[in-house]
Amino acid sequence: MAMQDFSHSLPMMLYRALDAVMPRFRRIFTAAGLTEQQWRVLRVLWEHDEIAQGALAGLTLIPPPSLIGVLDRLTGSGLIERRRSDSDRRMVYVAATRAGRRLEEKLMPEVAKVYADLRASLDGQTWARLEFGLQCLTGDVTATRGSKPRVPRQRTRTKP
Amino acid sequence: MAMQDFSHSLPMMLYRALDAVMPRFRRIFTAAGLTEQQWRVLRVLWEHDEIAQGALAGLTLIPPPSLIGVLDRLTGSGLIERRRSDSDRRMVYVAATRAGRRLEEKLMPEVAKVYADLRASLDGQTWARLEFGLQCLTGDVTATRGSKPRVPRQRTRTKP
DNA sequence: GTCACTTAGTTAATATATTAATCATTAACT
DNA sequence: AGTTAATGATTAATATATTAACTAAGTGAC
Repeated sequence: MAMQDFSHSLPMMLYRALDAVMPRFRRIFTAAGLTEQQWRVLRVLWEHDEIAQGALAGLTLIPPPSLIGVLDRLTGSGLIERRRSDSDRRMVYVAATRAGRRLEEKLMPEVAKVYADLRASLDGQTWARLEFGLQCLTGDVTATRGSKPRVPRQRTRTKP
Repeated sequence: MAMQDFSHSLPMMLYRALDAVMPRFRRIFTAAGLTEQQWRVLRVLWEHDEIAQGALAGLTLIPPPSLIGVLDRLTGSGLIERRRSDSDRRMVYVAATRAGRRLEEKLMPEVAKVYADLRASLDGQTWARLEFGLQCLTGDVTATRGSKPRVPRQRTRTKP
């Protein structure tokens, strides 16, 4: 069984998908003086008030050694703060400063718009099936938490 | 319209999918003393005999400035050769050496096996729909080059 | 309490990504 | 022909990724 063309392998397709999708977002936060990793950190902090550094690494997908530098620079920019726990002196908690939070109102509307455009560039079914496939890869088929089945079903009318 | 959870945004799902998929492959070529980028270069050279450096950057998704160093190190390892064109002194062509080609027989079987396992971890329909969604994102819906329609259709019997 | 063991964070070394600038070569225009 | 513009590769500077080692702080058994 011959291996297929390299460019059509799943990993390369995933990389190309990111290359196709990210530039539109990147333009937004580079205009705000942020790198992609700095953006990810802030994006998580906006949702969490305060979070352990390890958990932050997990949610941002930034490896801990890299996160050190990212947080150093964000601290230098005055966008975040680090606080060492008193109950467990090993833990470091991270939170956004007021300046860091202000960025949310400034940037999220633009990001939301780009995201909506992106979502609109695929029909709903294709989008749902794509998400489902990705969840399968990550073992993240976390059981239908809502009421609707997570497996996208085919509408009778298939016309695209 | 509230923006959804960051961790469930499409970019992060793509990143997590790569994090889920790549380690299995990485183990193979790190065991052979190759980095992922070096692996990509070789993988393309095995399919191309000789290729312009710019085209190589495109196929490997390695940005040209990074590619310089990657090729330097691969040249140092004796796995590839660079040749500057005579007709156009700007162009540099890259090719695998015999040592570089020997790695193909050594590594591709293992990679093919891992890839087959990966593919088997999803049912055929989910896989096809995933690929289709990714192609839509990259604008790579290059028209059914074979005979079968590229849009995965639903089988009547939906029972997964 | 002390020692082995674990955990959370950090440092170090090398490789790569990103952006802008530079260089050599070729193509294009007048 | 001669300047200009465009192309392909390279360099430079900063930011991240990767892997391994290392520190400090907590945990548990004894």
